Formats: sequence, C-alpha cells, structure tokens
Amino acid sequence: MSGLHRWDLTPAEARELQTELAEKIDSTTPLDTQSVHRVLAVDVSMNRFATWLAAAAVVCDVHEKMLLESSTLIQPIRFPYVTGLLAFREVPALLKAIERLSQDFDAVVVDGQGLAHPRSLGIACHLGLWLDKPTIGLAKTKLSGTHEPVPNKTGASVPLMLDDRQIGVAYRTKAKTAPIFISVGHKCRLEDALSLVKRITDNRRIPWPIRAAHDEANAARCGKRIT
DNA sequence: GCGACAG
DNA sequence: ATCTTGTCGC
Repeated sequence: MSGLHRWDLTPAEARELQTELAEKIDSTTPLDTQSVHRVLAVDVSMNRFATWLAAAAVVCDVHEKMLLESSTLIQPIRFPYVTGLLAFREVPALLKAIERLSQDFDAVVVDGQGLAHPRSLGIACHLGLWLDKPTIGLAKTKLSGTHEPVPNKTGASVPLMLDDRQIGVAYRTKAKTAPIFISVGHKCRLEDALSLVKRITDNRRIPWPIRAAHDEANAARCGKRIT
C-alpha cells in the first residue's frame, strides 16, 4: 500500500480528488466469479458520540461459506460524516486493518456505493483503487439514480439509472424486504458484481460476508480500549 | 430557494 | 452509523 494520495483533505479538496480518481476506475474488465474463492469484506462500527471507530476486515471462503481470518482495529475519527465523502472517513482505518491480514483474497465487497455515486467514486471505487483488486459496492440504501419498482421476489433486480446511463442495480436478496444497491467498485463489470453478490447471498437481506465484517467491527467496538 | 442526502 | 420496545408477519 504505497499511497495514492493523502487523506487529510478539506471536503472541497476531497470532492475534487474524487473527480480526478474517477477516471481511473475500470468497469470493463471481466471477473470470473466462479474462480473467486476468497472474498474480503470490510465494515466500520462506531459510537454515538463518536471520537473513535472500529474497522474490520474479514476474509471469507465463498465455497465453504466460512470465515477464514479477521482483522480489527480501533482508530480515532479524523474526518466528519459528509454525504458523498464516506471514503475519507472510513478507508484509512480499513486499509490498516487489511494490512494486518495474512490471507490473500480474490475480490472485495464494501458496505457502500461504488460507481453509483455523485462523482462516480463511492467508497468501493476508492478502496478498490488503493487495493488494485476487483471490488464491489453494496449499499443498503440509494445515494444516486432512479429505478423502476423491484419485483417483490427473491433474486429480482432492476437497473439503477442516472441520465440514461446504468450506474448499478437494485437487487432484491429476499422477498418482502428492501432491495440492496449494487455497483461496480473497480476491476469488474456490473454483471459480474451482481453475479458475485448472488453467490454470497444466503437467506438474509445482507450477504453473509458483509454481516460477518459488521459483527467483527461491532465486537471490536464493544470489547476494546481506545488506543 | 427546495429537496436529497452511502455509513 | 447508533440509540431502543414493542410489534407485525412468516
């Protein structure tokens, strides 16, 4: 992890940087999801009166459906929550947690948007660029774009559009529950992103690797000291 | 000016 | 994101 750029920027500088980095995103290289055995999932957990956060990075075996390795980290919060600038708040801590992993991985799944972002550089794109790995954005709610109603049936999906351009898909992982929003982070096509998400989806709304990362981050937040 | 607004 | 009790539905 050499260092693409610095993270201590003002919101205005951060937005400008996002626009520049967006040109580097690869959303055309095919990803053979059948050959993806190990997936890295990341998430962050924090307190209400947050001055610090807990980041988690977990490596999961897609075929065995089991957690192979977990790395967590407590870190002071250095950037405010600003819509569209989530990466500047969470990625620095996530990178440190990822550095501590000994296992390698074939693809990354992030809790947040990829290209379905105001400047086409959601947190999944940003992390994907730093890791230089196939990365997918998976968000629980929409940030950009519009879409037709998603059929109320497990596995249904509809295009997420923005100005006549498809930026992602709204995907119903489970009937009678709100759909999730999938978009390309880096080094894969949208169809591959959806394909991989389907492979890590069980009977729940949120794919299990993301849940695992969420649980690990949460556990780290509750059982550790500020250091 | 008004509404929207990942985690 | 997180704080919370009960409550609705499979």
